[in-house]
Amino acid sequence: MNLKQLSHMLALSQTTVSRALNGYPEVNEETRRRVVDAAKRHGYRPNPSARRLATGKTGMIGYVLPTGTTVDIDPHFVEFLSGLGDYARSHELDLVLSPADADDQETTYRRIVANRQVDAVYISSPRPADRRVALVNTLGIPFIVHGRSEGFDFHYPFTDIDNEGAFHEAARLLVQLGHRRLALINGDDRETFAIHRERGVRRALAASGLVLGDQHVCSLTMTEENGYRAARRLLEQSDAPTAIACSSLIMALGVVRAVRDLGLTIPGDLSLIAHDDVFPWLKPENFSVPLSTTRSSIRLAGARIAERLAARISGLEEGARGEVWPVDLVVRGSVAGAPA
Amino acid sequence: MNLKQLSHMLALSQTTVSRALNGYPEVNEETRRRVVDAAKRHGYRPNPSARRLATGKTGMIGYVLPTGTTVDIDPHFVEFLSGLGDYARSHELDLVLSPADADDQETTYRRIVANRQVDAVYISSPRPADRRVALVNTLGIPFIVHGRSEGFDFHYPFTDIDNEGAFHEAARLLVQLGHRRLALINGDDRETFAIHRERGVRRALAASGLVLGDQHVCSLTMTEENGYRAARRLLEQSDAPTAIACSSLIMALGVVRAVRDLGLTIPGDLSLIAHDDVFPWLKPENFSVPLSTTRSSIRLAGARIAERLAARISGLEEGARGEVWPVDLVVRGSVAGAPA
DNA sequence: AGAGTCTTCCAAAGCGCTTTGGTGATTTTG
DNA sequence: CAAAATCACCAAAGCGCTTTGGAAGACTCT
Repeated sequence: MNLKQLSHMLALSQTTVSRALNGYPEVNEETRRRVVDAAKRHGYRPNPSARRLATGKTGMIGYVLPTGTTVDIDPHFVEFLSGLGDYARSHELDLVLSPADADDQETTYRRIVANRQVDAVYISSPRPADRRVALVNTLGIPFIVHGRSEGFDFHYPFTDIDNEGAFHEAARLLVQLGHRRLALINGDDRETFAIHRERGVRRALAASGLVLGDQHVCSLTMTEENGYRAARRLLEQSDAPTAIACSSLIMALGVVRAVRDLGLTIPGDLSLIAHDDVFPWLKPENFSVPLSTTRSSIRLAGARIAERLAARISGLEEGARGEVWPVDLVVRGSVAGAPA
Repeated sequence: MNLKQLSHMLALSQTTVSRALNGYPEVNEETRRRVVDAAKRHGYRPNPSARRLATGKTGMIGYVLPTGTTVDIDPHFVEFLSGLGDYARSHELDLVLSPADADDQETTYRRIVANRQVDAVYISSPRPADRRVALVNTLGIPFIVHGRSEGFDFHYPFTDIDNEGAFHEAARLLVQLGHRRLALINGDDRETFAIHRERGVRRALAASGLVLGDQHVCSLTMTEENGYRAARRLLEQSDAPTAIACSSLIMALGVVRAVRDLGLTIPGDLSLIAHDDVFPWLKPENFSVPLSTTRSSIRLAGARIAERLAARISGLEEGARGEVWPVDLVVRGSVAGAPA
């Protein structure tokens, strides 16, 4: 059932039927009802290929997926996707993932924009002066950055959490508890979020005249194994930290294992706070010692970004507003006063 | 730069240029070279919207993503995606995720087929007599099932791992080590993979005249917390098992925690084997006691399914061949002889 | 030399929608 | 009451590609 058949059936022109269906004003309400009714009854759905050829609108949002045999997709992605999908579903938006060589994503961005394959894109895990952000900005396609880049001479729309504030609060708490030697097990410090977290820790320490020594900060991709390695390295030092802030729950698993292997205890010998993106399958309260966390649902972020993308596509949102969400500090059993 | 301009520039018809570019035979090789060359030089790329309107081909594969505020996307998905993306990238295929209400995916399948939004789809986590498989089969769109359904009067193409064989081997090993009371901590037993795994364990036990008691099998979604709960329930019974086969590494985390909470040890009091889908961020050899596993890379499966989908789209693959991959049994420190 | 066969190219007709630029009929306005 | 404005609709022109149905010229064959 296509437009031609439907309009013929109604003894109306394609123009009128199209307009009736798309809510244009220049059509009699009575006629519109007839049309809408007939469309529903016959299960008419405009062919999206035809529509996009005519309008250029696709009803899809895009994401360039970095791939490669040695490239791992961030496990957070799936939670983000849950949120994104949840919103997208109720707005008939689809998501197209365009796999790209992790080392050359630009080609793919250019392609999807040139081909008008999607109405908008989002960018995640940005780095300072991220080329993708600059590119997408000049290409002129609507976009939202999940996280923040830095060092541009232009503004851009983003949704981020207050990573610096979160880790500042976490570190401040630890300092208040008497800890003097803090360590940070961070994610990849080429990414902005990691830089912000480190900055937050440093700022909290500085407020008490303390510093975060180079030997007390690790920056690694967020795996259990790396958490373990980092913790061992830190705890086997002569000036081992008495408290650790950790960028991920997955790494925290490794930290806990290392602590156990070394015959230490949490929180007796070591206080631990980790960032929790809220996974349904791994909860901080279920760690052998319930884990204190800085918590922010990445799923909510996904939903919000879908919402903003939809708003930008339909012209409801403009400008380059950045939003920064506060992060909860949830204190559980894994923190205590510094050992004597 | 569109076809019209390019053909005008070459003083050829659109027909000829189109055919030259698409490799049709009825064009002089010399002319083809000229065309291809000019196209490259001017960066001409056919508009996909136009092409799909004309041909119906989209260059995209589809996946219906079950969503909902209470629905969690399987964390395995991201690894699967890595593999899929890895293949898709090198073949200029995109993946479109169509979010659907988890309770009504059929509408979405019908939509993407009716709208010809994708050239093929894949289905994951199938259940016995899965309606999605039946639907997609009658709708006539090329598809591959990742996993298996059962109980149809038709055949369909799938790629699955030998879940039954894997758990059969695991259980057989445990029995050989003298274990008489085995337990199974399984995933959602409405899904085929879980049914097959249980069947494998039962078969191995039966071979030695043993049975898997109802009180010794748990079926839960695969979270750390559920692993913990299941393990506690099992181990606090009067006839607690001396060995557990577990369907996921994430659940195994919970099992290990429960064992520790109860003051037991692995493998002294309990032998443990889990299924490993091969995550980069959580490795069985890094468990406090290295974990024995049945191992099969879900990432490889993703790549294979992309390959088969591509083959079906281009007509290279036909029929309803199902492939079943063998699973490795990797023995590490978490298994030992049954306690006296 | 004329008929048949390739080879190589083209004009034009779709694909199914949106949108431009109208046209009569009806209502409002000065 | 004529002119202007509004309403409700339509025919046809795209959007940019593929594909059908030739057609002109070169070649082979008898």
